[in-house]
Amino acid sequence: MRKTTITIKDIARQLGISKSTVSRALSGHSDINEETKKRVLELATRLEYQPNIIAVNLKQQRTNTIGVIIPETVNRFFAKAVGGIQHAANLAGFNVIICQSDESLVTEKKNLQALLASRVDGLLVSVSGETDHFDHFETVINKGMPIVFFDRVVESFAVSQVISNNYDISKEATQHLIKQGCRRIAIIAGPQHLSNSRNRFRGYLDALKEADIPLQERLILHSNFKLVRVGEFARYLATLKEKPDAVFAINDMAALEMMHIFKNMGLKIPDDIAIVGFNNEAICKYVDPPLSSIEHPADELGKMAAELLIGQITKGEAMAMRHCINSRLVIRGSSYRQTT
Amino acid sequence: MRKTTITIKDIARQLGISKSTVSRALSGHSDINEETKKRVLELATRLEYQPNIIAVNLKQQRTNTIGVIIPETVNRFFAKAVGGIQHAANLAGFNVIICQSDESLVTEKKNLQALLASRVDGLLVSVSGETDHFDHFETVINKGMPIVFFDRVVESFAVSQVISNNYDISKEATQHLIKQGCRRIAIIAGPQHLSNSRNRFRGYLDALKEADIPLQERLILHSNFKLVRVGEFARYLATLKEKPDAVFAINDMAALEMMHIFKNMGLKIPDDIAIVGFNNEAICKYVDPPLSSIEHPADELGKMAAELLIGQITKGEAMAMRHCINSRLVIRGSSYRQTT
DNA sequence: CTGAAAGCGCTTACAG
DNA sequence: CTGAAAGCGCTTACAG
Repeated sequence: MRKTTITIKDIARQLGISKSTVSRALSGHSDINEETKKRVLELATRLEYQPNIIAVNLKQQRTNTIGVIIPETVNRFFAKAVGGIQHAANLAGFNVIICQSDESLVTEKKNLQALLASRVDGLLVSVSGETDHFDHFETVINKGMPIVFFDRVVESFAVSQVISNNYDISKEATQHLIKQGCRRIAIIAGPQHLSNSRNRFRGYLDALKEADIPLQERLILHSNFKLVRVGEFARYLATLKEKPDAVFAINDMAALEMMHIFKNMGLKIPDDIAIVGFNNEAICKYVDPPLSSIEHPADELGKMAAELLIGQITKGEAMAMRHCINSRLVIRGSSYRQTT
Repeated sequence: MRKTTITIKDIARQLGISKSTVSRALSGHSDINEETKKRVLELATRLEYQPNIIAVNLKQQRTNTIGVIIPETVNRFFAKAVGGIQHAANLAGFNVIICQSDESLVTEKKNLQALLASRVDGLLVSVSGETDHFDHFETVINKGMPIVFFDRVVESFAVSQVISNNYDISKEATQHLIKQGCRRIAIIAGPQHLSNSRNRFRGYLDALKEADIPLQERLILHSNFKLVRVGEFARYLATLKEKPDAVFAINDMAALEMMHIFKNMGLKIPDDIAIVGFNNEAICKYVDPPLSSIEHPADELGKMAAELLIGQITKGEAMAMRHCINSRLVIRGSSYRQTT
């Protein structure tokens, strides 16, 4: 393959100087004769010299690479987050390796091992939907590996975390439904071993409590992030003699699936059942009625997480920071009753 | 940070043998005393020894990493392709670095430089919508870097390529519309400097020709993959005295945007205007009427491309292979006229 | 301001 | 079967 890789040795030989000097000229490091520096630089560009980053890494004991573990990129939230991460990382001269856990704990552990084996300088993690214990991360943290969690965080760890205001926004969404006259609000909640799902659920509960609306267990589905049980739940809800008059769903796909099923059953959205989703995917505005949802600044989350991590890696900032970035409720036809 | 990284030297010292022997035991290489091998392996696991992959890479002059350049991960097609790539790569013990060009030529060039600087062993590329010349790739190919294009390929290059049957499937989709009674079929075509867009466009043209339907220039929009001009085009079409009776769109987002606008104008889908999209995003079935679209085996494409590349890297397979994986037309309510 | 030397952690011909 | 040595390409104290 690449037959003619040229190294500092080649430059040194051609210029009749030592490779130490070449190295110093190239890195612009210590005091060095302007003249020799210029000659080195000129020859380097003429030869299209590219430093061998692997050698640099070995010497430096750093890879300038951060590892990212996310559930899946087909989830638009994480696709956007990855965008933010990459921009921030590239700006700081870091590479990014992305692994997908596919919402599986086993895969998440494998990802972690793979990234450690690749000697990444730090880790950005959003936990899988299956992850109900966290010792694999604990081990890594105890070894001193810089790590920042975002969105699906592990609140108990004393490391930096970036989240959105799950509690507040869920409360706001629920209150919005209440204001539309809804009293029997079903919820598809996320796995309760994840703190962000718990916080969202709490927001829902508190909104009900403050409005003196009794909680109805049968209107609650604790789902993972897959859609498997959503259809089943929708059909179940429709059989109740006191049907729900609203659904608040953990993600847009679940919301859309429900809306689809309800519509097929002849139920009117939002008048029979109002619906609010989560993530504000591009699709929301194309369905009929358009789906209310919660807009997350996923790219901001990713960017912030990356910046925190890089600060930790390069400047050794050890303080565990918690950042919260606000989401926003986007009200559309699926939850807005003009008749009220 | 990682204070106690343990190396083969440590193992060698503790066992009173040379690090050459340790290395050989670990890699299971040449003949080696079973007994010493066992002792080395045991100590290694006890010490949680992890080989320093950077050192291995430097020695081996290989990184076991492939670089990927795609337009954007928020595009579901590429998100799926990335999934296929990663599975195939991990299976073969390769790491993957993903870069997004954001449909920009400048960014694409930057990505290429970054990946070369990272010393990836090979490249997987799907070209940006803006890319109308290809010398940046040519340079890299001439240097002997293994490279495989997929989906948005550069047909003129003598390197391996993986595509779907763009021509056939576009022809089929157009013929389907014709069969529905459509005669004025508008098309949102992709950038014509990309061969896959050209092939799709050819499929459309040939279907019309074979059905003796005259081509109408004003029904054609050559767009890039962004949505900017789609709304404008939709409103323009609606002003024509002879409105189109069908639209074939380059991607689902464009199709949905059009459908949305037409519906707001009071046009009936599919009876006034039938619509077919491209990519078969999850949303297609949730809109009203459900959107006909073309299902791509994006993960298959990615997997195949990765396998070809890895074969080239590890076995030096130099033959330029062309693979074609068939897409599938999914007919839904947006293009199926029950009255015909 | 520059060079010789050591070293990052590993692998692998070359002897024995 | 094992060890000493060289080397992958770079950086950086240490002298001078």
